[in-house]
Amino acid sequence: MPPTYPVHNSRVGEMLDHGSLETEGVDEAQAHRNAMRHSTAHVMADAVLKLFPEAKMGIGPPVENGFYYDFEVSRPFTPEDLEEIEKLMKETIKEGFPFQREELSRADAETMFSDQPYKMELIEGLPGEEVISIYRHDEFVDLCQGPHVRGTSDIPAMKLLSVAGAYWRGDEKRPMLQRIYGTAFESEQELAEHLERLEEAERRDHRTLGRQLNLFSVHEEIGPGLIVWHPKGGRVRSLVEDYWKDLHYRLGYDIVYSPHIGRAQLWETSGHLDFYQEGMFAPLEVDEQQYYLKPMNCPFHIAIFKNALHSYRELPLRFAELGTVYRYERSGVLHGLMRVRGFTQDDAHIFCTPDQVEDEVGGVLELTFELLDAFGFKDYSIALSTRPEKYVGDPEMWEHATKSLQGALEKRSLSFTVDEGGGAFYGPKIDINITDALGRAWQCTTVQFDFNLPQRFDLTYQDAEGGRSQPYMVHRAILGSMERFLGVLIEHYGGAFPLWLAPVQAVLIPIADRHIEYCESVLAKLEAAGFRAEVDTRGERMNQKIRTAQMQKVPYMLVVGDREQEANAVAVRHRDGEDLGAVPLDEFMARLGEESQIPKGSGG
RNA sequence: GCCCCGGUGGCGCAAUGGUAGCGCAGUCGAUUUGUAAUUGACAGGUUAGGGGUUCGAAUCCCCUCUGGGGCUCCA
Repeated sequence: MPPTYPVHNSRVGEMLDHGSLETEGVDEAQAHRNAMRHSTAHVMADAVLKLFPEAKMGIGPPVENGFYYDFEVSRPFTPEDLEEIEKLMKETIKEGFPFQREELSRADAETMFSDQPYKMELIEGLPGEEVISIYRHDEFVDLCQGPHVRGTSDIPAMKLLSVAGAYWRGDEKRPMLQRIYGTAFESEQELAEHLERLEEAERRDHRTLGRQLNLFSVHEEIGPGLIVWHPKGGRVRSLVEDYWKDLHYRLGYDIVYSPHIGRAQLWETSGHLDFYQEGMFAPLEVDEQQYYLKPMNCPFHIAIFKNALHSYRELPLRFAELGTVYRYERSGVLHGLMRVRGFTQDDAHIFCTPDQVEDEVGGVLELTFELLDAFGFKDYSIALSTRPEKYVGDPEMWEHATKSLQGALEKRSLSFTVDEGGGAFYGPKIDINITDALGRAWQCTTVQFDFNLPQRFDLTYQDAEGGRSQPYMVHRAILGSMERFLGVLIEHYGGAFPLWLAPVQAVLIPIADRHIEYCESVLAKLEAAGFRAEVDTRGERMNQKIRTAQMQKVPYMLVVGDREQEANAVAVRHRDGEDLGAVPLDEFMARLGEESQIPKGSGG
């Protein structure tokens, strides 16, 4: 049984002794924070039991941004309950009860928790030699390994946040408990900052911005998890896709296209019907043949590879496709653009010889960092996942592939973590999480070896020795899916796209109707030069037009009145509020041309 | 899929058993304005869909669809 409580270690005594924040090293500060949050969970359970004496306690660990505690109660908690619970908690904190650790025998523990079935289950699961400990404060007692802060008054700032259902031990076959989430910090200020971050995240929510900026929508009559892109969102997406295509051609990829459906036999050969059927839509029948919507693009790219016998001289072959796939996702997991049922992967499959593997992986990494730089993602974390217990393929190939992944990372001095045994059964992989402007991590990039499909489809190439060899196959997606990536981008930029991605780069604002004609002529020049602009011809005041453009987060507002018209100029206002005054049109266009270049980073 | 909370004009919200309303957006008109909301009028909803309770349902009950917070899942 994995430990469900913070691991009992030699730190316990130390943790109980230090109630201050004067800790050296981040880990210890984090350990203290966890102990403090876990202590807050105890205080919460205490309050819940006061209000709901019949409640059965689950577990209450600290989590990344706070803590939770699960309870079985006769009715779900309401927001009013949370207020009540929080009130009681604050009283307990004020009282400053000490947390006291006791160790006891298994029999005593079983007696103590006899009316707490979930606690009893935890006790049963503890290995025989394990020390069983409890922690008390005031009249409350909980089975617990600790550590805790010294007393309830060592919880400087806390707040309850939400209620949710959660299965006991995460098992959907077991009872659903009511989980209360809360958070706690070392000071009121840090708590306020955390709450402010939550609000900022809400303001940047891609679902809200998607509606406000008219980027995309979902519709009940179309179906859940299916996105329609509006002209503005479509523009952003096509700008991303155009850049993506140019880059891929530049780096030696070939762009291919494949259909959305394929016959059942294809998916039998690929193994999807055996291993992935629950993720696929039900088949369609055409002329008594079964067809499936594709959940992946690989079998199609393999078909292209197999269409001819390839010489080793032709390899590597890199087939890239913005391929739209459909996957059945359980209804409860769908989320805006981030988790959908139909999405377009920026997919590619590389077929190569064993000695090309490392260079190919390196090439993928270079491509990745060029893309991430362009979009302004500065922080990312890389994980290398190695062979799991259950796997297909030759262990030597695994070894070679894993080494090449590792080598490509090390050659670029990229730091990464290793997830031993975390690879897919068909091959090792590198995953890259990008960190957005709010410090949240999103998994987009994945580079995976596949030892399964080349075998299943019997892929071969003519090798230099005159024989037939099986190529290595690398599956990779850099942005992941266009849907998710655009969702990440929207939140990363807070809807204020940089100039090169802005669906509308400038709005022309005529002060009076007599300026419309001049605005139209400026618009024509901007468009002829490849810029994206609009004229606001509504019968509104200039201020209203500025406000509208501002709320649409258009980078430049070009105000035009008599003065500008005479001088062949535009009065430039940036969306950050900066007023650049009247600028000759030529000068403004030069500036626009410069600023709308795709950013290039240092190269990763 | 499971638990909980929602679904009312395009959007954001009000009306808690008794005539469905407000703001924004839209349309039409007046205004022609110098850096974040000029003004008047009009139009727009069989309250997600279906069934039930009731003299009467947006409101109460059941089912379905769908959104959200979680759990689980994420070849």
